[in-house]
Amino acid sequence: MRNMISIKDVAQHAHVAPSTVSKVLNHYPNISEETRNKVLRSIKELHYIPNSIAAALSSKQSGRVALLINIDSKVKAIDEIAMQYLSGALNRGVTCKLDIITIFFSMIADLSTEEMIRYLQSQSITGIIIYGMSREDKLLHELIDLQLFKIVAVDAPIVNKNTSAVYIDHEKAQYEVAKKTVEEDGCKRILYIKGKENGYVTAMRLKGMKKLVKDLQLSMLVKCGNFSELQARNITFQYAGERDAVICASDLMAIGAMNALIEMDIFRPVCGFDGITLMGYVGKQMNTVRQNFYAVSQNAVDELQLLLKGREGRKRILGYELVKMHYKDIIL
Amino acid sequence: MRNMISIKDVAQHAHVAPSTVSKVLNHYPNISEETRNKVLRSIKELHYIPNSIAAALSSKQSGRVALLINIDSKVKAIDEIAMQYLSGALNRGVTCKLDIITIFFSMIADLSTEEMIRYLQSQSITGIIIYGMSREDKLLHELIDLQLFKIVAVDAPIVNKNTSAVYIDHEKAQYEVAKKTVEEDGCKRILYIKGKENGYVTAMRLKGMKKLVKDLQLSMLVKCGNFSELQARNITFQYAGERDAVICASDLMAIGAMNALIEMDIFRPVCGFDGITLMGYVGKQMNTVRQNFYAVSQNAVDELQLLLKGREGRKRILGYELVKMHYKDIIL
DNA sequence: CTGTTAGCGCGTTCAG
DNA sequence: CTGAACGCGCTAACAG
Repeated sequence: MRNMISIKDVAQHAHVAPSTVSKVLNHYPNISEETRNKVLRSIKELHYIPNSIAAALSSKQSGRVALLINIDSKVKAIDEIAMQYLSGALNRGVTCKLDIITIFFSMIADLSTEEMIRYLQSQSITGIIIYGMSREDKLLHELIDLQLFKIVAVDAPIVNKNTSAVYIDHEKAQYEVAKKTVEEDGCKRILYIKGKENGYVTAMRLKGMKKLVKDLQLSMLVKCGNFSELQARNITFQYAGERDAVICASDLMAIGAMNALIEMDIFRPVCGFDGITLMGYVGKQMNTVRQNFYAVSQNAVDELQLLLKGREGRKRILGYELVKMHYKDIIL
Repeated sequence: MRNMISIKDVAQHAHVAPSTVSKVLNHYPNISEETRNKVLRSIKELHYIPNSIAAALSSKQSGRVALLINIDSKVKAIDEIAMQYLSGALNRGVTCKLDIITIFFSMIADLSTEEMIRYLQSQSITGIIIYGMSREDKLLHELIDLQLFKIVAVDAPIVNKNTSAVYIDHEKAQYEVAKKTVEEDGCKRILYIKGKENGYVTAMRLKGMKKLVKDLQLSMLVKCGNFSELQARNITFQYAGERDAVICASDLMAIGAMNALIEMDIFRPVCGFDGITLMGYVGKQMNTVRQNFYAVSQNAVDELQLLLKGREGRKRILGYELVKMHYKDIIL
């Protein structure tokens, strides 16, 4: 475990001072081409890899990033989404040379704001990506307001000098997928099962639905399914009989609704939101909004990197697709 | 970002030397109750949180652990398994005060052994948990043989002084679940779809099948499905007609087989292995071996901690359940 | 039992 | 444009 090959070894090999090597590593301006190449060559030859731990300790602004996964673990199939988020960020992190650590919200949920800040600081963390935040997460809001860290919020429209937001246009996407679904069958009376009462995406998607209802002169009954398959199922049993389409704010709820309809032995068009693989396994094909969670997460990392470099926070709106998912496509 | 409250501050507050605080923190023996409490009190009052980064840099044996997820990302639904592994380890890590970083194998696949070692060392990593390793992973085998790190291999029976293995008894589990399945319908001629050609679990499960075939005087046709749903589907189309049960080495392959059977419009009992949630969504209920991936991963962390404390490597065999998964249970 | 002295590997002034 | 010197927060010998 000892004798790590350090910046000092490289310096010796290249006949320069350690600090010179450091400057080459960190792309400092005032280094001559010649010594630069000399150092670079030594780095290659010695298979030197910088110790990011030491760098973090020393510089206090090195790119250590925390992924804060704040998803309700009770919601199944969420696994896929979280996994996409994780691998997107982790893979992007290695190319950007960022050190990324993963933190499930449950791991730190019982900390006070101050303890949480100290914890993050003790890890030399300077940047944070937050996934799945809702209006109720006081702690996270404080964290953002304090502006002690550079933060990217995924799917929460929060922006300040040190905070960027990354998300798709949920309003437009919900509008479009619902429109497509109701027009296929000429539906007029729709049941809309929304997500969590205080969720950001829930609000945005609901807004899209309201616009659609107005534009197409529909009637809409809104119920809250809390992104739960079971709740959506129960809501469907109770209300779908008198409605002629069921629009859901998530795929999982759409699956719950669809299974309820099958048990009720009635047909209603259903549509979901997310585009998770599971959609390909249920017998019926439904319209959905396919979000590329992997790409979203990569974008979040890119955005965070800009923040770390001094850029001001902003919104970054991403694209999506309207699709039906077939089993044949899934198993490829 | 500045003025982190450090060990020095605590020392001042408690009127002792920094090293004394360090000794208290690291449970050194020779500290009087009195100064111990004094220090502890100061720690509380100042809300001090040790900087594990600095500790790692200094001590070179602090508990920094890498999770090496080496799963074929082409295999769907694997998401759930990986996620269970991750959250199990990460959550256990926080209670054990281990710093855990997540590394997908794809992130480092193109490194040489030496580069990989340097990379891990540059992160001050001393312990590694490897998930889903097969006989072909030369790099990982070297890593284990070199014994530079304390390693826990999940689902690979590799043990040396610095390496432990954690897994369920795949042979027995495969035996039991297959036995249950064939006995329910009195099957004699079975089609067994095994996993990857050089996988450790594949070998162990196959061994279980061979024993069953012998014990029950069955005939068995073995085909390799590579843990792929599509391949299992194709194998089923081709061979299941002349067999009277399809035993699969994974749930995903079992689902592929079952869907093929449905399209062929013939009935054959099918059983899987793993107990993933997806099993609850497919219409038919199949026997499967439910592995608790979350718990497995927690056990892996525990085992690694023992290794880090000086214990020698060994096998740790875990339990499992035979189940059929119902949709009703899944959606709760 | 406690304090002092050195580093761990690196980034960062500040002279030269 | 380069190098010497200092410090990040902590642990590890060694004294006392």
